[in-house]
Amino acid sequence: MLKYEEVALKIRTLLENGIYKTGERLPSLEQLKADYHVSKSTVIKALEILEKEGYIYQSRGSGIFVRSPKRSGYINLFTSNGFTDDLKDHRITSRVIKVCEIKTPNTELQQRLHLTKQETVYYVQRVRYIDEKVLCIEKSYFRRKLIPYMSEDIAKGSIFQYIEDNLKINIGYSDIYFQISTLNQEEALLLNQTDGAPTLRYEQVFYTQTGVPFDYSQIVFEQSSAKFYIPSIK
Amino acid sequence: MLKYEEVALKIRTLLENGIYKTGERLPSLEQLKADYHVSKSTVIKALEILEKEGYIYQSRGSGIFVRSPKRSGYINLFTSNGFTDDLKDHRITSRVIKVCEIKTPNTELQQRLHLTKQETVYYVQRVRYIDEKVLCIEKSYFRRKLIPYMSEDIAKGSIFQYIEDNLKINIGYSDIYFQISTLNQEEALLLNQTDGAPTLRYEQVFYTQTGVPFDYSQIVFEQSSAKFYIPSIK
DNA sequence: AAGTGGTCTAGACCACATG
DNA sequence: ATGTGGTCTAGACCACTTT
Repeated sequence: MLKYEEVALKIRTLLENGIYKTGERLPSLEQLKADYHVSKSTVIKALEILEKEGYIYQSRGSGIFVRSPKRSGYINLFTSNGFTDDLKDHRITSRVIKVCEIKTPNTELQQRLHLTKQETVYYVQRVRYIDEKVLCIEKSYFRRKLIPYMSEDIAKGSIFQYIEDNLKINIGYSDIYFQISTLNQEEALLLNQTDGAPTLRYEQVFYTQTGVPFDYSQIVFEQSSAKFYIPSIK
Repeated sequence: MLKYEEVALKIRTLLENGIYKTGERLPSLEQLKADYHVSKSTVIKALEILEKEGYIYQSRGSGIFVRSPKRSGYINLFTSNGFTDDLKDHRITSRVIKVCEIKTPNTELQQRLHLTKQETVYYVQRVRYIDEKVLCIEKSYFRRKLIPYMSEDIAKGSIFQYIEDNLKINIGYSDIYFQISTLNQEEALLLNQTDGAPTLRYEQVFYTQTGVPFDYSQIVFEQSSAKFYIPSIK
């Protein structure tokens, strides 16, 4: 564990246990530096984390203040890298609807995954559950060039686990896009909702550490799962 | 302008003008340090900004890579402080529906604004337009203790401009919550949409620099305006 | 083994808020 | 005037990826 993570953890614990209360001022940088026996920039890095998490607010000239705790049930978009990441305390399961190869990807797919002509992809469709409750429908496309094998068995578990462990592909970054929309009849059926219900349409492209796209996924969420929080500054 | 902002600006310009192309590698930290005559940590701070904006991705051991440009029309949630901030290139106008004082705020309001008993608030309801097109309905509540005067004239323009300039209140931070929902009949009418259309319900509490809440706002957005982008890592 | 980004330090100096 | 957080530096050392 890194030093600044350790300092952040210690201060976070004080905040969560109410030692520092909402609206109160934290000790000054100089003080924290002495308290934890670290340099100024290490304290600053630790406080940056807590600021992103929405715990504190730093104000030049006046001090470091404790913010109100976030309402529970909302996903902090600034700390969870995306959507599914914030759900690790829950049991995520999947029902596989379809696994197949697509020989002639359409132009959208070619664009999103930077496909060369003649390149093919794997298609996986799943319904995902959180603690036995329906969460979302996921349609994923994988480049065969990077993911040469895919099966229903793999799709039942964590596809990313498989990719990292067996194919030694290091996941680097991803682009996320989302917008408001309504469910069509087919989607509504799978999510136990009514045709035309409001939803969040979510797209994500995953890249390797050296910038090669290998997965494009489209997700539609069950309405009540889509609740977000952003701790904003200025 | 700060040094790291200047370096970020220069590199951003190179990225936007296609001098560095998608997928390519940027010069190494050591090189950039020499190029711009700054220290290592200044380069790192500059690159952090560009990473948050989604321009680049830094990979320990292998280098700094150029990411695909984000699709236009989507709001980057990591750089815009909230929603309306990303819209400064557009003309925002308002139609004031109501301005009044609320003598007996309900419990939700008391909670959100940390009101003492007997404290009153101003209520302002507006429909907001972007380039003459309807954008959202906004219901705002201001603590009279901090905002002692409010009028239709002020509400026609930028309320925050008025607060900063005339009342010398420094805005510190804010909490944002949002979720998927549907429009009710009254809202649909104001937004030229149909009853039950999908929407984004958005709440924001603004605090001063020393942590005092002074504004709670509820916003419902017109469907097509709610498109987001998140440049994610790992 | 060499090259890359990331951590951590001590210390100088700056910008802002408050008494 | 004082105390606060923020910027910037030079340099040592570490962790990971590639050759």
